[in-house]
Amino acid sequence: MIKRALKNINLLHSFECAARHQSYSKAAAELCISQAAVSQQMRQLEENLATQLFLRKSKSMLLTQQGKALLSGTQQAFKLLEKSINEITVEEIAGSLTISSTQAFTTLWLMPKLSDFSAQYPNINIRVMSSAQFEDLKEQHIDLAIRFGPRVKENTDSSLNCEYFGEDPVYPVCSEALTKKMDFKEPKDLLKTWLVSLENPGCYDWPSWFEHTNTQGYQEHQQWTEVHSTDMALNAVLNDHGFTLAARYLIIEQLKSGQLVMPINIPHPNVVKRYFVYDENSPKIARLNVFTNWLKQEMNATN
Amino acid sequence: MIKRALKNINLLHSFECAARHQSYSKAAAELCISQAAVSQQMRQLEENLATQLFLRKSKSMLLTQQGKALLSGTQQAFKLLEKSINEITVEEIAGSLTISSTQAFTTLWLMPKLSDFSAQYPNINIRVMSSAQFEDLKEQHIDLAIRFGPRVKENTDSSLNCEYFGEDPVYPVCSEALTKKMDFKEPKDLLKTWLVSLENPGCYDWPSWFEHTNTQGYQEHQQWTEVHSTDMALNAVLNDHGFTLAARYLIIEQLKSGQLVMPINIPHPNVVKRYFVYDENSPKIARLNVFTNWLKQEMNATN
DNA sequence: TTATATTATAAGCATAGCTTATAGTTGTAG
DNA sequence: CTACAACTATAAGCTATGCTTATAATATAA
Repeated sequence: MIKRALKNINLLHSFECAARHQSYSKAAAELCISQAAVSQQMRQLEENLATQLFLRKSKSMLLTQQGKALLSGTQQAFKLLEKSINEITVEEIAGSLTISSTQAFTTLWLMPKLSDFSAQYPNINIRVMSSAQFEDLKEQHIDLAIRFGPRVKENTDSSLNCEYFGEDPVYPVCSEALTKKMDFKEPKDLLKTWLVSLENPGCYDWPSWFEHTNTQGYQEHQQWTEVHSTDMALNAVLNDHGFTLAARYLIIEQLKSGQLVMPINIPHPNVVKRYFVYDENSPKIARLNVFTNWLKQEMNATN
Repeated sequence: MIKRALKNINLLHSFECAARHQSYSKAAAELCISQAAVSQQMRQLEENLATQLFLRKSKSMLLTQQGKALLSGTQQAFKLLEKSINEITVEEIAGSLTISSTQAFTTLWLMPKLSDFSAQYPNINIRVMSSAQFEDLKEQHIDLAIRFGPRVKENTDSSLNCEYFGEDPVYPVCSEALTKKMDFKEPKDLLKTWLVSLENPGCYDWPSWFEHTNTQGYQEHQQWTEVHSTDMALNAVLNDHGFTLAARYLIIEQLKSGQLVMPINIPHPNVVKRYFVYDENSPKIARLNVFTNWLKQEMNATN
């Protein structure tokens, strides 16, 4: 009995969950398995222990006295196990983190604010990598990827967490100096100057914006400048070179200082969704949480 | 990490064993699996935890600091689990037991001594069943079967314990009164009277005894009486009806009182081996142990 | 009565958990 | 030095466990 029960302790883990919820279907959801699996495991466990643990009562499961005793015991035991595993696997907060994101985000948002983070958390070293691709986190030893776009979740490996943390509109922006030379009152006025676009704009492309604003004639436009990343595009625009499309969070400071303006206040039809991609089972999870919480607060404060 | 480790706690169980022994092969022996399985489980666990637990050192396994910490934690946790399971599954000593054995044993040995047991353990109720077959313990709700013979072990289901607890010789016996009417000086003298045999004597049959004693002419013997069980055979013999073959432990009291004698002190070539057959995982294991220990002591005291 | 929300059961598939076989390593004895 | 013993590590393959989906059963509410 005892030997047989201790031969498959995983059943006890499922039991703790089902007993806590007093519901197989809730346990199934928590354990990410089917209700039928839970039902069969509990049947197996009751058989192994030759003891009834649940009283079936219509749509819920009351616990027998034995069930209650076993719940108490298993909870204590698993708490000990979890604590023990934590002690040997989870790193303390002090240490290093490797962050990967787009060149635009790292250059325009993260690097300017990193000193704030480092002042607040001097024991956490941040290493920043920029890339336009979705690299393999494990291969590149990346602890956290900050990614943008509409398909991040679908393109993220199922073993990783993909945590949405907000979204921003995208607008056409140009320098204030340029508005002093030319009038921009409606969308079609943008066709009077250069339009800076990305090599791979994805769904944040100029044609979508023009269609969204019912602007005719953009197909015949000749003054296109194509660049590799948004920070390069913004660099060109800051030097009076026409318009580019940019997410508002990236240019908050330049909008405040007046360097950049949004003459046409019509957002792109597609918003930029932001995600953290990380492994929740990483030993660095404690440190990761510190960083992501700080970033989320900074993002909220400046938006 | 933690989630993944807690998804398969059975690995931790194997770990506790391997870490305690600091040896995969010893753990394998204790767990009744192969060394290769242990090796692979430990590799899997180390991978799940992304932590080295063992330092391979020639023919043994030293524990890392993490390994030591995890050993400590797992031992505490499993002790809790075992205690918890014990509490809900193992019955206390007071209660009932169902014992099954041969009619001869129950009638001649057990029933006469049962009052002694009951006086000593008034809180244990014994229900006795006699049968010549090896019944299914589970189906018949038998807690303990006491079985005799040379092939008990082979005929016992592998899920049950088969515990040898001694053996006895078998002798030809008759009443003292009969020896006053007839002389029995050598084995062939037994052919002058009735020989009581069992319907199913197994290997404890008269022909084997006569062959063993190099006795001629038993094949022509005409005075055979066939009965169903040894207690019936002994009943006939106690009433001066010839000889029967009986295990010595069954007739100790009658030999002492002189009712029965063994004129020819040559044992049967096959001894009677005695076994307890029970489920070591039975909730009644504590009570079972009380009974079997008492029985063993009684058997030793009277032999 | 039907609809809903749960648990229970059956049948089938995939993979986890073993096995056997073998390779690799170390220590010891002759 | 070689041979051997005693371990652990790894690979390949098989079987049983652990799931899944589909459906049955049951209780409750409308």
